[in-house]
Amino acid sequence: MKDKIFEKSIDLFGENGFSETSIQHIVDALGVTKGTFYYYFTSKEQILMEIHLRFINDILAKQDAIIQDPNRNYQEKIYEIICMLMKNIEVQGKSAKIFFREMQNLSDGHLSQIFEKRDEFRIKFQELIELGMEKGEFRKDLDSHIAALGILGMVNWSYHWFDPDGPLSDTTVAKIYIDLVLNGIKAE
Amino acid sequence: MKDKIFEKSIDLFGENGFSETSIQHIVDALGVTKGTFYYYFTSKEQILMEIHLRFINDILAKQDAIIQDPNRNYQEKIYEIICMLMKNIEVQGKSAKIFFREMQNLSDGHLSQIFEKRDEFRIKFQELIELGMEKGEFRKDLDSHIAALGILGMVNWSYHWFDPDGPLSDTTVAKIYIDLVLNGIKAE
Amino acid sequence: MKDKIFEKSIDLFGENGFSETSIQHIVDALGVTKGTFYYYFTSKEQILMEIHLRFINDILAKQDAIIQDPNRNYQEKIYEIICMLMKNIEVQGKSAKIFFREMQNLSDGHLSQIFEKRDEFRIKFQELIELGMEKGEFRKDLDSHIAALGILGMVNWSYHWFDPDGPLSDTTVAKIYIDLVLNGIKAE
Amino acid sequence: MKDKIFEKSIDLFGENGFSETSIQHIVDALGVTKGTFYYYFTSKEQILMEIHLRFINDILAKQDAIIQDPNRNYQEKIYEIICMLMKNIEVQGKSAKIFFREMQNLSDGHLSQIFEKRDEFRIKFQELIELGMEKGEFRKDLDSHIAALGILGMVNWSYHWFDPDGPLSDTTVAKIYIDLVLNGIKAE
DNA sequence: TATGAATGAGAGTTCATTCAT
DNA sequence: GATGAATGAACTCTCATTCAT
Repeated sequence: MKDKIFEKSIDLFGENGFSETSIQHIVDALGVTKGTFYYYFTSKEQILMEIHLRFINDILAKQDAIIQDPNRNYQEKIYEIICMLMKNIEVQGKSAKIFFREMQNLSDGHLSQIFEKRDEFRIKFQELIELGMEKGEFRKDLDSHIAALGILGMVNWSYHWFDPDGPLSDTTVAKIYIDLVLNGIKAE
Repeated sequence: MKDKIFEKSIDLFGENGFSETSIQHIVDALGVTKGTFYYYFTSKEQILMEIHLRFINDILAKQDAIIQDPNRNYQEKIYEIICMLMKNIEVQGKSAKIFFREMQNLSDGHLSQIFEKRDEFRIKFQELIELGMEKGEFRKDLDSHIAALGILGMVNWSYHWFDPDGPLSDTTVAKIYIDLVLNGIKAE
Repeated sequence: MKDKIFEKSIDLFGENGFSETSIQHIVDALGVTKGTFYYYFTSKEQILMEIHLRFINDILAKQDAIIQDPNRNYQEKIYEIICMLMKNIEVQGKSAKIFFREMQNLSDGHLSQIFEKRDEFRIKFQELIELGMEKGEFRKDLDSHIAALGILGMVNWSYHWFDPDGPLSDTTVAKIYIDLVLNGIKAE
Repeated sequence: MKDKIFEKSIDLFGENGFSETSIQHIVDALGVTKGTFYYYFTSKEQILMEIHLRFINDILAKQDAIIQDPNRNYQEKIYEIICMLMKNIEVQGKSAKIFFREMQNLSDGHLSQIFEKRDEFRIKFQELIELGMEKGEFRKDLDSHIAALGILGMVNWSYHWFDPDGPLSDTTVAKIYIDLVLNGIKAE
C-alpha cells in the first residue's frame, strides 16, 4: 500500500502539480481513505522529499558508476552522463518533472539537503570537464563552471518538451546534444 | 495602485510561487485590502496571464528586431538573442521565473495562447539556424530542431541559477554560451 | 437616470432574484457606475421597498376604484378584482414576482409596513364577500376569511406559471377563475 | 451529524431564506465547524436539492397512494390530496416554504429535475379532474388545465399564511377549500 | 450629477492534518 | 492496518457601501 501511494503521488504530482494535487485526490484514486495516507506518511511534503531523494540519489549513483569506469575517456564519460540523464527523463518523466519543478515546495531543511546533492552532481560533472581539459581532450580556455551549467541546463531542460512516446529516442537526442557540445555548430 | 499590485505580485510569485502566494499576502504587503485587488483584477490567474503576456511579447518583439537587423550575420543574430535572453533574466528575473515555472497555473485557454507564442519564438530561432546552415555559417549536418531546443534550453535554464547580483554579468555568460555553442568544447 | 435604475432593478430582481442581483449588475447593465446608484438611492433595500410600495399602492388604488363603483354588484366587483390582479401579473410580471417572492429581504420596519397594506387589501376583499353574503349574492355559510385567502391565493399563485406571451390572455384566465369560484366544479 | 445538519439547514433556510443563510450560520447553530459541513455535503446547493427531492418525492408518493385507492371517487380523491397538501404544510412547513420559494437557487440541471416532478404532480391532479368530468362527477365544461392550476395554487399559497400553531387545523382549512372548489360561493 | 478608488465583512469552499476506534 | 469523523486555518472571490473629487 505504501508503494502504491508513493507511485500514485508521483503520477498525480507530475500530471497536475504538487500544490494542485490534494491528498484526497491521491487516496480517491486508490480507493482508500486519508487515514491510510497518514498511516504511512507523516505529511504531504514527506512524500515530495522522498521523490526528490530517490531521484537525485539514483542519478548520483549512476553518475558515480560512469565516472569510475576505467575504460572510458572524458568525452565518453560526458556522453554517458548525458545519455543517462535523457534516459532518466524518458523512463521516469513524472519524477523528473517533479524534481525540476516542485523543489520550492520542500521545507527549508529538506531543500538544502537536496541542494547539496544537486551541487554535488554538478561539481562532479564540472570536474570531468576540468580533467578532460588537463588531458587535452577539451579546449584549455573553457570556463568549466559555466560550461557545466550550460550543458546540464541543455539536458535538464528537455523534461519540458521531451516526449518518451514521440518519434525521437532518448539516445538520439543525447547523440545530437553531445555532437553539439563537442563540436559546436560553426562550419569549419 | 494597479501597477503596484502588479509589481508586488511579480515579486511574490517569483519569490514564493504562484500557488503559495495568496492574495492576502499581496495586499498585506501593500497595506491595502483584498477588495482593492479585485477592483483592479478579476482573478489571481488574470495577473499571472498578464505577467506571461508581457514577458513573451517583450522577448518576441526584441527577437524580431534582432532578426530584421540587416547589419548582422546569423552567428551574430544568435549571439544577440542569447544576450537578450540573458539580459532579460537579469533585469526581470522574477518574471522569468514565473514564466518558466508557473505556466501550469494558467487556464487552458490562456495556456494555449502562451504556448503558441513560445512556439513562435522557438521556430523563429530555429529558422535562423537553418538560414545560417544554408549560408554556410553553420555546419550542414545539424538537426536544427534539436539544436534550437538545446541552445534555448541551455539559456533558459540559467534562470535557475543566474544571480544578477553575482560576480558574472549577463554578457559574460552569454559570451561563454555562444563560444560553447559555436565551437564546442573539444580540443582541435 | 433614477427611473432607469429603478426599471432595470425590477428587471434584474425579477429575472435573477434580489440577493442574486448585485448593484454592479444593475449599473453595468446601464453603463453607469456604482456611485450613480448611491447618488439616487440610499441602499439596495430601498429600491426593493419602492418596488413593493409602488406595487401594493397601485393595486390598493385599483381595488378601491372597483369597490366604490356603484354600478356593479358584488359578484362583478370580485370578478373585476380578479381581472385586475391577473392584468397586473401580465403587465408587470417582474414586479409581481418580486412582490411575492422577495418580501423577506425587506428590513423589519419596511416589512411590517408592507404587511399592513397587504392585510388591508385582503380584508377589503373579504368584506366584499361578506357584503355579498348579506345581500344574498353568496352562500350564507361561507367562511369569508378562508374564502378570501383561498381565492386570492389562487390568483396570486398565477405569477408562478402565467406567461404573458403564452396562448392564454389574462382575461381568459380570470373568467375561468371566477366561474370556478362562483359555481364550483361539481356537476349539478 | 449529517441529519442534524440537514434538519438545521431546513430550519434556517425556512426561517431566513437560502441566500441569507450562510454555512457559518448553520454550523454555528450546531456548535461544529464548516469543515464538518463539507465532510457530509459537497455544497450548499446540494442540501437545497435534497430538501426539494425529499419534499416532492414524498408528496408524489402520497398522491399516488390516493390515486390508486379503489374505495374513493374523484371528489374524494381530490379532497384527500388537498388534505394531504395542507397536512404537509402543517408538519413540514419549513420544507414547504423552501420548496415553493427557493427553487431559483437550484442549479439548472437540478432545477429541471424538480420541474419535471412538479409537472408530474400537477398533471396527475389534472387527470383526476378529467376523469371526474367523464364520470359525471364534475361539470363537463371545465378547463381542466386552469382548474388544476387554480386549485393547486389556492392550496399551495397557504404556506404563506397558514400557521400550524394557529386556531385552524389543516383539516378544517382543507374542508373549507374543498367545499369552495366543489360548490363555489354563489348562492343557489 | 456622477465617478472611481477603496473598504471590510463575509461568502462558499478546500485541505492538510489529527485522532479515537 | 485502516477508517471516518472532525477540525481550523486558509483560500479565492463578492458585494453593499462610503467618500473625496
